[in-house]
Amino acid sequence: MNFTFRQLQYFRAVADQRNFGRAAQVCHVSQPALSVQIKALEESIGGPLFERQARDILLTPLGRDVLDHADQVLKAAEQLDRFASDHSGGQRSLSIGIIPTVAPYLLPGVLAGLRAGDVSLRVQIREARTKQLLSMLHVGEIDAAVLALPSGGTSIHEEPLFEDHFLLAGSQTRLDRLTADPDALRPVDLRAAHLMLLEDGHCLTDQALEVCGQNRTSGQINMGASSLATLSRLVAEGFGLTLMPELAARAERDAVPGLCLLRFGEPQPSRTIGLVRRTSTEGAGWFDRLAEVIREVGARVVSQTRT
Amino acid sequence: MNFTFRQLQYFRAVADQRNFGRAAQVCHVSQPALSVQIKALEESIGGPLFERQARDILLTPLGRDVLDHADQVLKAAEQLDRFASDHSGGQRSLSIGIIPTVAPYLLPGVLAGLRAGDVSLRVQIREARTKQLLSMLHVGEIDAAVLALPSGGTSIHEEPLFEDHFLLAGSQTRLDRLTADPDALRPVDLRAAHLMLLEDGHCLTDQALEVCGQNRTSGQINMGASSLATLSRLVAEGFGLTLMPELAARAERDAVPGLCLLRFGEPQPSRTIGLVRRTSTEGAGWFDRLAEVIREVGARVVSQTRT
DNA sequence: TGAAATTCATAACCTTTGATTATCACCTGA
DNA sequence: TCAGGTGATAATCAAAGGTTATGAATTTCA
Repeated sequence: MNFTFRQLQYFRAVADQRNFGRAAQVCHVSQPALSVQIKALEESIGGPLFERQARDILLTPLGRDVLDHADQVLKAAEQLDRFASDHSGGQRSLSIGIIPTVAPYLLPGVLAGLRAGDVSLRVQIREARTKQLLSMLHVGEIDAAVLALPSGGTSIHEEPLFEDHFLLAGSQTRLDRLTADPDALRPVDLRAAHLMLLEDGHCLTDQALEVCGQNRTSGQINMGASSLATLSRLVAEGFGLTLMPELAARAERDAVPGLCLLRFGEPQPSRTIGLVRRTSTEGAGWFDRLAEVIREVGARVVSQTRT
Repeated sequence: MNFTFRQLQYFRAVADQRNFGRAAQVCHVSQPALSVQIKALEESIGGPLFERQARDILLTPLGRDVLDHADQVLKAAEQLDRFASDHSGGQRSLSIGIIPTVAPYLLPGVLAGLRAGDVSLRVQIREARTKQLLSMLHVGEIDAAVLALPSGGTSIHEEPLFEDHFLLAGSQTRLDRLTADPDALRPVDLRAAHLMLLEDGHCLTDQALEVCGQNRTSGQINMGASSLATLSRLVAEGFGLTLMPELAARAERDAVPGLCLLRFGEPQPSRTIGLVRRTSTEGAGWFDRLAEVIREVGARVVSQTRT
C-alpha cells in the first residue's frame, strides 16, 4: 500500500479541476504540497497520471485507469466515514443466542418490539441448548443469550428478566385420574407419574426432574422428544405427562387439540428466564435496551397465559 | 477521512489474530505502535472495536460492523495496488478517434491485429469528422486520432501511416463515355464531370474537389451523401461519378453490383492517412505500437485492392 | 517583440505523525 | 504466591507532510 487517502483525494481533485492551484484550494492545502503528493503517487504507480500543458491538465490513459480504481477506494472510505458519523444513531449487528424452549414463543414478540421501538438493531439469532450457547458466548460468536438461570457459566453476567412458571400438561383423562383437587396439586404428587421429557441436554429436562423429585434412571421417564411442540402432541394423546412452561402454554394449548393444563398450587414451580453476556462486555447500552424489550414481551406472554 | 490504510490493516490483523502481539508481528511493527493506532482508530470511529480480555480479543458488535466496511476499503486498495504492479504489462484504456471514410474499412483489421499481437489495449473508438476529432483531442477526450494528413491542428504530432490512392468510381456506362484510354486518365479530365460527394465537413469532399480542379459552387457537384457506402450505390446506378479511396474500394466493389473502378495514371492522386496525438503527450509507447498495427493493416488492405 | 500573467516544480524549513525501546498494570494458571 | 502473558503508556527519534519563497516554462497581450 504505497499511497495514502490524501494522495487519492488530491488526484481526484486535480482530475476534476484540471489545474493544480484550484485543486489545492478545494483540498485546503497549498499548491506545492499537492504537487509533491501527486508526483509521489505517480512514482508509486510507476508512470505519469497527467499530461501537463501550460493551461490545462489532461488525464493520461494510465491516469484514467488509475482514477477508476482510486474512485472505488474513495467510495468505500466515504462509506466507512459515513458509518462512523452515523453509528451512534443505533445501527448495530448483534448475535443473540436463545434456547429452543423459549425461542418460538418469545422471538416473534421480541423482534416486533425491536422494530417498533427506537432500538434499531440488526439481530442475528442462533438457537441452541444452554451448553453450546455458553461456548459460543465465550469465543465471541454471540454477544448475549436468552436462557434459564443460573447459566452455570464462568465470567458471565446474568440479568433476570421474568419468572416462567411450570404447568402440568396432559390429556383430560390423565389429569382427572391424577387428583381430585386440582387447586392442591403439588409437584411431589408426580413422584410416580409417567413423564414425557425433552431429550437430554435441554435444561428444561433437568428442571422437570428436579421439580418432580425424579431422576433420569427412573423407569417412569421417557426422554426423546425434540421440541415442546412434539411433547404437547404426545401428552395430549395420553402418552404420559409433562411440565409445560407458561411461556409456551397458551400457544401449545391453542395449537394442540386435547391438550389440557393444570396450574400447581403455591409455591408454583418455575424457572427464571434471563439475558446473559460476558462480564468483559462493557459499555453495552444495547444489552440493557434488549433486556427491557425481552422482559416486556415475556411478561406480556405469560400474563396472557394466566388469564 | 480520519483513518489511514495502516490503521485498517492493523485492525484486520488484530481481528484475525485475536492478539495484539501476534498481529504486530504479522504487520512487521512493534506491539505498542499497533496498540496506539488501534486506539486512535477507536477514537476516530467513536467507540470500542474490541472487547479486551486477558487472553483473547473479541470484536464488539460495533467492531464487527466497522470491519465489514474496512474490508471493502482494503479490498479496493489492494485492487489498485495490484493494478499498479501489473500495469506495465499493458492494460491501458485508450480513446481513439477515426474519420468515417476510414473506420469501416480499417477497424476490423486493426482490432483483430491488436487482439492477436502482444499489445493488450482496451481501445474505445470514437468516429467523427476531422474538425470534431481535433477538438476532442485538444480537450483530452481522445488520446489519438486516425485521419487524413495534414490535420490542420495546432500542437499536433502527425505520424504518416500509408498512402491511400483515389480511384474513380462510377457505372460502366459512365466510365466508358468518359475516355477511350483508361490508362491515360487524369484528374483534370473530370473538370466538367458530374460528381457525387459526401456532405460538407468530410475532408474527402475537399480533397476530391481539389484533385478534380472543381469548387463547391460548380453546378456539377452534388454533396449530400452521408457515407461512402451510399455514394457507391448512387454512382453505380449512374448518378454521377465519385473519387473512391483505395482503402474502401475493394469492399465497396464487392458489396455494390454494377460499381466500376478506374485507376488514374501516374502520378495517382492520393491522401495520406496518419495517426495524430497532442505534442504534449510524451512517453506514449502505446502510440508507436498502435501506429505499427494500423500501418500494417492499412498497407494490407490497399495492396489487396491493387491486385 | 517584450513584458506580464499563469502555472507547475523545487528548495528550505517547520510541524505532525508514526515508529521504537523501556516500562507499567493487570490477569491467569501452576 | 509467583512467573508468565499481554495490552497500555511514556520518552525519544525518524519519517512524512505541510508552509512560504522562488525558479522555470509557456502563453497572452499591447
